Amino acid sequence: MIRRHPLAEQAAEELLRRIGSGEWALGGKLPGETTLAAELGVGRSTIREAVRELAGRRVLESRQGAGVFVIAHQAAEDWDKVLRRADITDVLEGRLAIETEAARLAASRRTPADLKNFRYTLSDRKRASEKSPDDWYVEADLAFHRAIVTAAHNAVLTELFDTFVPRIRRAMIDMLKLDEQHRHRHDQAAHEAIADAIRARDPDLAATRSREHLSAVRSSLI
Amino acid sequence: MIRRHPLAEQAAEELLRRIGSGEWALGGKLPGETTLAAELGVGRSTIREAVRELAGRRVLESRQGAGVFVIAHQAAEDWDKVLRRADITDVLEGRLAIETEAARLAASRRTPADLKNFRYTLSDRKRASEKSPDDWYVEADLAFHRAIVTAAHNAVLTELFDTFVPRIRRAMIDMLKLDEQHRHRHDQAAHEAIADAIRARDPDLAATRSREHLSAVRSSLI
DNA sequence: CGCTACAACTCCTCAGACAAGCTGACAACT
DNA sequence: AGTTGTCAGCTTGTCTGAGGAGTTGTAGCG
Repeated sequence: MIRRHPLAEQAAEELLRRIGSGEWALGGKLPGETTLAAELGVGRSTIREAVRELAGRRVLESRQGAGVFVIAHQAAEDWDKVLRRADITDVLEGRLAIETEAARLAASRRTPADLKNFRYTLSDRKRASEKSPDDWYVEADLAFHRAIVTAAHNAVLTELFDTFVPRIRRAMIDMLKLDEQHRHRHDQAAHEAIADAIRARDPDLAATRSREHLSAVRSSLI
Repeated sequence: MIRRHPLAEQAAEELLRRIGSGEWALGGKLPGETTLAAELGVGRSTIREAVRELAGRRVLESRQGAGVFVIAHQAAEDWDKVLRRADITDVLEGRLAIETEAARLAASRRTPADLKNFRYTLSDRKRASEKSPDDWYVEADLAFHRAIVTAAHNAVLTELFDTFVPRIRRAMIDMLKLDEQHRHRHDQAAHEAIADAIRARDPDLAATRSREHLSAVRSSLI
């Protein structure tokens, strides 16, 4: 399926390319809209939309009466796109890194509220694994894993996990379609073992069990 | 300094607010440009610019002839901003998670080219630790750590590391200003030990040494 | 039932007009 | 000399009307 880009998008790409190539310095001013329009051979409103798009991506900033200025030399990495394009094994290894460390930290920092959260999400997950559609099961599974990460009380790790979730969710659903749910029952035990280690305040054990569980998930995909 | 927002930006904020409130479902279609323009009391081109800005932020997507659709319920997190605001200890724990796993994977996957890279960056780092300004030393240190992550041959981990680098760089420079470089010499040994473990294809040892080194860095900051 | 043609809708692009804001130059004043 | 006021000429901001191009649902036909 071909996908033709509107002129405004093409103009935005072209501007981004020139910005990246250093044609205009950081903080520098672009030519006026009318000039750019003539230069790229499009109308002024098209240029305006291109600039507005790059403003949305925090690359340009326009100030009325003054001009359009460069505030970043390249667009911030769009993690959603990066993760969509990356191999699922790469994504899972990233997840493994995050979650294993989170499990380790959680073992030191977990609060009573965190433990209660484990109980809830674990029992949800058990119910969902027995008699629910795939979607629910996946959500319940992710909810438990998120509970672990939350218990690490580290905003960066939580944010990282949330960034990974959409990609992981899709991969899990795809996987369940191919592969009948022959491993849910066994999984439940592995999940409870991780929670137990965190409850027992054993960082190394929590990390090891988390690593083993996620390695198994990863292996089942290859 | 006061800053008045243009109508188009205000319109984008309003749309984002409504999208976040669930007024339109994920994948749902927004009303037409003319309808929205009348509804918000602005011109059509203003709505177009607002939509274009949200398209730049990957919240909306417009398809000619079909309409404007919601592709995310909220703007993707701007990682640069997240990391700037996060506690440096949280950032370092994230880095530890990434780099420790990377060291483990590197021990299995490192190529001769990776080893050569270690040699170069390590000797650079040694020179810089002896008689260079702080900036150079920080760059050399980061270059070696990046070499480790690269040797894991995982695009996601590499991208994650690169996302963290600017924040880490600033923290290191700040740290060196306060604290005279009394630990460079000792550090060099720790770095070479990590490289040795990867060279010896010992995943657990590489991970452990990486963890211990980064834990020490983290502790020195508290 | 399946296919085609079409009408109604959508976004896309352009041009022109005017409003609003910034900047630098220069005159007027203290 | 230094400060203040004014203004012309630039910039972006907004609106409108026109026509082009793509999509979608549907009425009509075989």
